[in-house]
Amino acid sequence: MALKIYNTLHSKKEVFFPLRGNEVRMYVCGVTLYDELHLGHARAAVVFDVIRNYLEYKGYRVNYVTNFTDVDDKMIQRAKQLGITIFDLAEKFMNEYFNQMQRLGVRKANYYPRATQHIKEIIDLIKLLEKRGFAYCVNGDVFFRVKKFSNYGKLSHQSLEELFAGARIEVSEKKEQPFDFALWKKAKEGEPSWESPWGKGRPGWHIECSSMAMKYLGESIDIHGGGRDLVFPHHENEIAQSEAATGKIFANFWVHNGLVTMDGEKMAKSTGNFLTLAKALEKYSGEVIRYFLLSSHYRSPLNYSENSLKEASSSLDRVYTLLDRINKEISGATSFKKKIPPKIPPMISKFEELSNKFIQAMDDDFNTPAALSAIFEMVKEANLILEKSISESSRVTLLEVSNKIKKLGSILGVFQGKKEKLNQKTEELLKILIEVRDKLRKKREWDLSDEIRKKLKNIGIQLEDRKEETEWRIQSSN
RNA sequence: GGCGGCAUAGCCAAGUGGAAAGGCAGGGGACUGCAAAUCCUCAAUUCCCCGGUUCGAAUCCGGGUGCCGCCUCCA
Repeated sequence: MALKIYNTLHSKKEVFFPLRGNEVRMYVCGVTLYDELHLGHARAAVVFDVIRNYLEYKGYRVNYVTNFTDVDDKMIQRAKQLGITIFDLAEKFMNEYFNQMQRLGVRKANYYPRATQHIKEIIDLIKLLEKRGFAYCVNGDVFFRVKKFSNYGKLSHQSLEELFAGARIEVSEKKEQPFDFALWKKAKEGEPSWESPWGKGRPGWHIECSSMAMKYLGESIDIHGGGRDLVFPHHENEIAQSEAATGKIFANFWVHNGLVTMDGEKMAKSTGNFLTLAKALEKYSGEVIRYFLLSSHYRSPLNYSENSLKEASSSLDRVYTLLDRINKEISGATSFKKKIPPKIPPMISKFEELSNKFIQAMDDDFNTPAALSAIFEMVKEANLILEKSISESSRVTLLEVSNKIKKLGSILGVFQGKKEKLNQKTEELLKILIEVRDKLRKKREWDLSDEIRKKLKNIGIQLEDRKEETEWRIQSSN
């Protein structure tokens, strides 16, 4: 089955194949380290984490690079506010980034290049552009000559004329054309700066990505990603710079995730309309947030609401409840204490079908909502089996299903392991409590046994009185 | 103003020509001492509206309406 990916460059889904053998080289624009992350950043990180996982599942070796912007106007301004250097500022938010990403279950990229650590490469690239006539220096600033790059606008599907029509761009008398953009910015008094052929200064925003992507992944890469809001001007400018410099296609596939909204409006620092990831993580587990982020297609806008996270939590619970039940069933924690017979062939055709449905959905431009629905259909089928009397072969099937759900879930980064476990003593204690409660129930002392159940529920332990015995499970902490 | 996208049940969300997935919430039923979990069942007789193409359209075409994004830093 062929994987299709929507390519912003051509506004359609295209069959994916890597440029070079089995290796996929993927660069995703990361964050500027000047402030806290919000759910929008989390979405981009999770989406591309899933894309990477799925590419690996398909058998590709993925070289994944995502950058940190650690010098720009905002960095400088913020550092000044706080009375620290931009390097301290970067350090602080980088630590937060890794911390929170880990909680979201986002795997580490192969490289996290930073602009300030690639000044030499950036200068070299600008020099090359200058040599080829695509860059001009005005008084210590260096700009890219957009007019000379005939393909300008191919990503955002707008011509320069169309862009001019709505131009709100600041007119600078230094620039030859309003859409020319800075490759190198002359240092102002007291700003961090580096020596360059054009005098002291720092890189413009777009150039770092071109330069670092090419350094770590080569002049032509397979996938370049980021949020939709980066299409113009950031990615458009990256294409212009890179392709002007090398004469080669910079990236084969341009992949953009939709934005997270709140009350229907884009989540953004600048407007104050945002929920920080830290805040969200105080209330919900990383997995719940991750599930929420994958509950709609990655290119659609995703509206955050308190309720949407609660729904994500409940949905996740449904899967975990099943996984727990199967686990207990298999391990003999229930009244059925038989061993798994190794040789009985499992009846898994229905589950194979659903597994294929999952893969087909993912093949179709990473359709995670459709993929998740296949998981839920598995959950239902498995529950059906559990409702009937358990046979040896059905026990094998259940084990298969459980493994399948975890395996497929690992692509999405959900349904893995879980969550709190009780320590051994606590678990023994709980069992004693359940035993005693059982005696009460046999004596029909409902008030007291209900009180025990209620109080346990209050601390997050749900008792379920089944026919044979009482089971317990830890409720998700949301 | 220019470019692009979206509009599917109370909510979230798949489906892009042939009987409208899935989740959450809710109603009814089974199970239970009662719950919980689970199962069964109900829930869109206009898939934003109006035309058109077709044997057949949520799905294609044309025209509206509404919302969103980009055109400025932004995941």
